[in-house]
Amino acid sequence: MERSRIGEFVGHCPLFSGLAAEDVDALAEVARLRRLPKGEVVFLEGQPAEGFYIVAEGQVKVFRLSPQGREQILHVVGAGLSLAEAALFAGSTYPASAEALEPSTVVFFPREDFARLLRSRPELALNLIGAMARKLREFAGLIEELSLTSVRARLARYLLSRQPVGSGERPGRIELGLSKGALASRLGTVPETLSRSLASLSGQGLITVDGRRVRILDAETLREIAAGLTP
Amino acid sequence: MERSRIGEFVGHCPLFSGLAAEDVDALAEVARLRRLPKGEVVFLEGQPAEGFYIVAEGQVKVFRLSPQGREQILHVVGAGLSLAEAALFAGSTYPASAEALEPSTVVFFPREDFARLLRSRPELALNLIGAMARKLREFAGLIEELSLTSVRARLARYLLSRQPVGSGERPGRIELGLSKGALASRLGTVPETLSRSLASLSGQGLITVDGRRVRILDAETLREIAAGLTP
DNA sequence: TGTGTTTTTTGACCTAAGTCAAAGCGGTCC
DNA sequence: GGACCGCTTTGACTTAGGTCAAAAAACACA
Repeated sequence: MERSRIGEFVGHCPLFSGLAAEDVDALAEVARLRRLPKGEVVFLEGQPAEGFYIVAEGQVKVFRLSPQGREQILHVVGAGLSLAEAALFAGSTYPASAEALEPSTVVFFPREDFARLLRSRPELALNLIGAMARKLREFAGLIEELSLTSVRARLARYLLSRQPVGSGERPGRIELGLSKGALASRLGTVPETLSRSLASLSGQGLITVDGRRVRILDAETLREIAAGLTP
Repeated sequence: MERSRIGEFVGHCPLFSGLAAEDVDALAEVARLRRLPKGEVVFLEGQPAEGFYIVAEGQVKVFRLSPQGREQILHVVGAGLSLAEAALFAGSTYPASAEALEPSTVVFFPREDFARLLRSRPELALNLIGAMARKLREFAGLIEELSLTSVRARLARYLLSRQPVGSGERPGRIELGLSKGALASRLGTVPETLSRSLASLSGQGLITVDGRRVRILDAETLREIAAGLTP
């Protein structure tokens, strides 16, 4: 029964789309489900990389820690997306740590089995290349943000990026999707500073904040702040 | 004659290692050599990605610009390594700009030809996955550095990373490999700050600086600074 | 060798954002 | 209801590192 659930997940995630049914079955055969309570560690930086994961339900953060214990989130991985797939091909250890942000379910694929399938299914390799290319692009954006833009600008970008597509001109209601603490870490800052930045945008009348719900009142100015044109 | 030179480059770079000779030939057939004087732009962020490059000679920087014109180097690509290979698989435009740091030669591969070969040669796909995985790892490191460590620590890390492997305990002479301005941009800072940081390490007696040549006098303390233990 | 150009350094100054400490605010679990 | 817990906010303070401007050094080349 677990088996069939795995097959269902596997069939739906982008990494495996377009695979032959028999390959999906083969994958499901070797995969293992793992349930994660909130806060559970999936793997730690430096541990031997024995396989990779796909998130079936919930949210998992991938992060690095400074020696002083500050955290930078590299990636928040939601349902259907993969985790640490690159770790299997460069070096033998995980280059970052991962932890569940909320109660989650992940599917684990052992390295060897996956590598074997990869060799026999060019389709899978191309999917993987696409997934990695997207992450590279995302990382390039994150690097630019962290080194070239202010916290206010990063926050503005984040808010704008959370707007549902095609919402037209209607004032956007958005859901942060993350606790404020986690968002701070994602934006490369600390909770205090995020709190002040939200308060400041709110004070300018650009947004209103109610817990994790934010409403964008003035997307135009927000875009200017995001672009770094207006401080 | 140009043709044969291309074949030589192609045969030697990691991305194409292990390919059958006929495939290398096929690649060389569609590739074009391009000579870059110092400062020449290879491509700009946002331009349609029509293909990717391999550096044959010289050094090319891949970077992003802030709206204010500050630059963050994402990657310095040396001979044998590839450039923008990921751009072909996510989105249709280059996600960053590239420019020659010194007089260089690059080999250009049109997107379509490469994609075709990729489909027919699983070996090539695996090489590409490896290359992208390494870049992802490198980016993860850069992100952590930029958001969690000081300029001094980043500089110390950089200096230590430039030490030739297996140089034992002998005081290391190293070559910066980059102009100070470019290094500043790589480290996510400005030339003024880099200059002061070098002066400060030098003032502590940890290194001596002579133009682009640096000698490490106290690798132990430098490692502590790099780790963020000593400010 | 001189002259112009680029790169690097130095100095003075300023501010974004981090730290530390203390409240405030929901929840929830007896 | 109240005491405890984890978040979030606020306040006061500090500082790394950016900006601007100018001098100095290194380099290019006629």
